[in-house]
Amino acid sequence: MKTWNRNNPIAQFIRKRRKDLNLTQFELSDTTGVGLRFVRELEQGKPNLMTDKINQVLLFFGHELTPNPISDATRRNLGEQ
Amino acid sequence: MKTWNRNNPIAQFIRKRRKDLNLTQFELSDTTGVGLRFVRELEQGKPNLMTDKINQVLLFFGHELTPNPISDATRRNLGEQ
DNA sequence: ATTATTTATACCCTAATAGGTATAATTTCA
DNA sequence: TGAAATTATACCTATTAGGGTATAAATAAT
Repeated sequence: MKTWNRNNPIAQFIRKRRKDLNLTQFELSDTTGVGLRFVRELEQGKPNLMTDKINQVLLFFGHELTPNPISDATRRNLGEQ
Repeated sequence: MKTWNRNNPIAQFIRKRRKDLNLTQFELSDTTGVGLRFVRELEQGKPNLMTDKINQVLLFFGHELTPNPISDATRRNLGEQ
């Protein structure tokens, strides 16, 4: 079972943006329409999530999931499987 | 039911990169370890997919899913729900 | 220190993804 | 042309994500 990774790009992005707006996890889940539990799994870096749920949250920040060159944080995490 | 969108950033990326390397869908599924049917759903823009499966394919191209500002193609598609 | 708020973990249930396979449509190439 | 290869669609099943909720831990505020 792949390990969770709080430092993956998606988790980091959501946590930062949410805090920038001084929102609680509950408020974010409420305004975006996803479950509170999902916001938590998202921010804590659960390995396997559904893209449209993530995009449902990202849309609130004017963002969406797209392919990008692998980040250092991810590269580091790849070794630890 | 959300409509499929062949022009979403992920589908476009995979199709282009695969063709650049002159690989068939079967070869891509075989080398990345995901199902052939998944590669097809991916390239044809199925709305809801699992992130780790997508990343399993993107890794082959040195990429991963990250949040990015919404593209025009996506913005156009948003209106059509 | 105490309380209130926020975040994290655990459990059950339903719905939907991904896989496999078979078949049809489309494209490629001799 | 016609055959082979590639891509697309359809059906069935097992696995698992996501929702809800309850509880525990951690953080913030007074």
